[in-house]
Amino acid sequence: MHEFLIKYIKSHSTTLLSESDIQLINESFIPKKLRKRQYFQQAGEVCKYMAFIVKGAMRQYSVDDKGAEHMVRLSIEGWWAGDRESFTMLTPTIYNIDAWEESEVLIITKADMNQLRSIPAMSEMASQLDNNHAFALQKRVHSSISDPVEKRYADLAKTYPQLLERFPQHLIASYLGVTKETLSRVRHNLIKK
Amino acid sequence: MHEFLIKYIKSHSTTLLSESDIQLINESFIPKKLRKRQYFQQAGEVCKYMAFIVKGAMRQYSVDDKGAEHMVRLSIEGWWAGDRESFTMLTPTIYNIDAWEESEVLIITKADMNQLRSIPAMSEMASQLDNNHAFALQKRVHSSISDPVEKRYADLAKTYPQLLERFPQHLIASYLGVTKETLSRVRHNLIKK
DNA sequence: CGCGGGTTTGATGATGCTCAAGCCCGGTGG
DNA sequence: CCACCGGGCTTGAGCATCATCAAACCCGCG
Repeated sequence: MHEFLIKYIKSHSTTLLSESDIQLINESFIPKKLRKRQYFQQAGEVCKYMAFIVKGAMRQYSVDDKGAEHMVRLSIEGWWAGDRESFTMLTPTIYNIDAWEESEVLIITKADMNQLRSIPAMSEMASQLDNNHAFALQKRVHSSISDPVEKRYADLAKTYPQLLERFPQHLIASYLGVTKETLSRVRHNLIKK
Repeated sequence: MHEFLIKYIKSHSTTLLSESDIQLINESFIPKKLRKRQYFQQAGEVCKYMAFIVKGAMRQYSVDDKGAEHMVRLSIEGWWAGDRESFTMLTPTIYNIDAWEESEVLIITKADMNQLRSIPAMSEMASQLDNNHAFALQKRVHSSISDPVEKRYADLAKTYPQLLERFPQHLIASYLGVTKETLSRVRHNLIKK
């Protein structure tokens, strides 16, 4: 269970992990299984854990007053789940996070996360992740104001083809900010070329 | 010139600054004046400096193949300018950054920035900024996929009223991802209520 | 006075949304 | 084995929203 995480940390850092480091990491990350559709966090709660996804697929989304869901994030194994803002600021989150597929995750509290900062590889990984996260968000903002849906979908298909395989199209549509009907037609047009 | 920055750092950290800290900071941040419309960075270059804006207003934007500009960021005094991705990864940026008003900034290289990490208040401030930046981007992504233009504009007006006073509406429109005509009509509608 | 940048207004067309219906397919139960 | 069902995807018609293009307006400034 934890081996995947350890491998992940190694691949995202340049320094080595000692046996005691690995020990500490194993103790800090607690395994948890989630059934299909099981909530990991619900809107209104404070996000107490970050989850490293070992297996499965999860989604983070808000629900508006008309009951419509808006996907802000779709993640699969090797990615993280949890609302960063709520987690670090201890404020209630506005997002639901649930398992789209049956999933296995490793969860960690903020306190334990802070503990782990003493491990160089961990803090290195964390800052690298923060960076990548920020870069990805920046790109998404940029494409949302400058690219038409067609291009946004094509980019997504190129950058994260795994997501298209794991999530149904109406979730991808929501992630892109359009309705499922529009995405269906966009795809139809793309195929013709 | 540097006093504003020092005050800023203090207000974004909990630890104190020694005289030598302040000394080091003053040496690392180099003052620079920018005329109206002067480039701070151009697309294609590597972003060599981060700029803390002491006075003035700057914008970060891309230019598409039709020559249209897309504002990804608008900043005024007390904020930062510079493409994070290019700055940290040393890759060429796709954004132009220029001064909308005549501006005074304090610029710092990546190497000097790393030096300053040894100062607790600085690293604390940096991580706080990274967080706030990520939170703001997350919100912008969320609103771009879930809110109509009307609400996005109203939120902007409420959260950052300074921006509306400092930048003309066609830049605000671009920032929101709509044309100036649409924003003009949106405003017209909002006033009627 | 004339000019330039910014904003507004109007007409027209493209794009995306809503609502409604139908299709496809895998799963369930008779 | 077949009928039925539900979730997901597609298709179509009508409507709302937004972009585009063009013109006019407003105002500060040389």
